[in-house]
Amino acid sequence: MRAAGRKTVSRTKTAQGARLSLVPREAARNHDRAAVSRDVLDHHLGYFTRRFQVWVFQDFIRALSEIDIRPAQYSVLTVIGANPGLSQSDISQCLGIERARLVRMLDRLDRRGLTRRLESSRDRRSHALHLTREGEKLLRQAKTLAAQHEARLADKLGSDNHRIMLGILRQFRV
Amino acid sequence: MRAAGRKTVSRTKTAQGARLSLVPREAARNHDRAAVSRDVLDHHLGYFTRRFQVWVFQDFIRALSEIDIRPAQYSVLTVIGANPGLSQSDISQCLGIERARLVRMLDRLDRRGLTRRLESSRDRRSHALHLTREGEKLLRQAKTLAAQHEARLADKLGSDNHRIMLGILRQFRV
DNA sequence: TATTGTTATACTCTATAACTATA
DNA sequence: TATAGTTATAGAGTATAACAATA
Repeated sequence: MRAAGRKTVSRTKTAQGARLSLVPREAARNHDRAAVSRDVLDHHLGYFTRRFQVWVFQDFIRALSEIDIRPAQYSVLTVIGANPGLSQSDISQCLGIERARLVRMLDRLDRRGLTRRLESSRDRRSHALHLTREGEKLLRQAKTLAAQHEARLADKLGSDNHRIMLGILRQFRV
Repeated sequence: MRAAGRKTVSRTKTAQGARLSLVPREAARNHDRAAVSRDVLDHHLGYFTRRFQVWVFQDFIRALSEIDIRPAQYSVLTVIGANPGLSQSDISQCLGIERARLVRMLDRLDRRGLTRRLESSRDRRSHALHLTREGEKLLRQAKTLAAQHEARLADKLGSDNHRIMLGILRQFRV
């Protein structure tokens, strides 16, 4: 196509200091923009992990948008559903969500009629968290939708890769 | 109020059918808290990816704290360093950072004397982004620290797993 | 003294919309 | 009309500190 960009590109690769005023934005015009980042951040697992995680969450959010449940909410509902009676501190520790953050999240879930904070008869400081009937029903829908999302993810990633990553990350313990 | 807990607890893992009022948070007390989440979210790659990514970023931030560079800043500096003259839109697209977000980030980097927005002689709407001398120097330090972080990550993950994940995620294109 | 839930604050990041000056 | 940079706003998430009630 255009001949002009070639020098610029080779310049940037070799890190030679060509003059800005003479060869200004040619690089930008001719680059496959995605390739720019690929070159330079290629060894950085954190970078790829972040971009991957953002994609996964966006897909998850879309998948569960019809019931308006976000990833953090899903994890909280799931854990409460499987372990009714846990306290907020328990949830906080096992999911790595700040205690302070959980308060507002549970306020919201309570208001939506999905969860309840019952008194703990054993420690009057803490609450025993439960799902309401409606919360259980919604969680079942959520799990169905989440499974569809997971299938799409496995498809996009390749099911082998999906399995491999699960294996690696599951044993990665914070 | 206290009566409300009746059947709920019997659904827990240990499922001794204990009454909430009598043996209320026993589950929480006896659980390995981390194990609670592992059980229920076991098939969800997004969950593990998120927790992993948080760990990696925390380690990265700690690793570069002495030069006060965060992950997003690092990626921007790196890409500009390798491709001087790119516009803000270019960076925005290739790194997936919002145009609006980039403005304030570059304001800050400019104020710190690390980057400069030069005029583009080809499109007077856009800027040609460059590192200052000081920016290049800081980027070199950043890369050294980032490499140390990466080595620690490979060590924590196992170098085989590190390589495998890089391979999988690098080919995962948004 | 330490912990639980809570309130509050601040900062990062994401997602928009709208404005200006250019193209 | 569309795009580049900018401003503004709103919400999620993260990180703290502090406080009252309770352990």
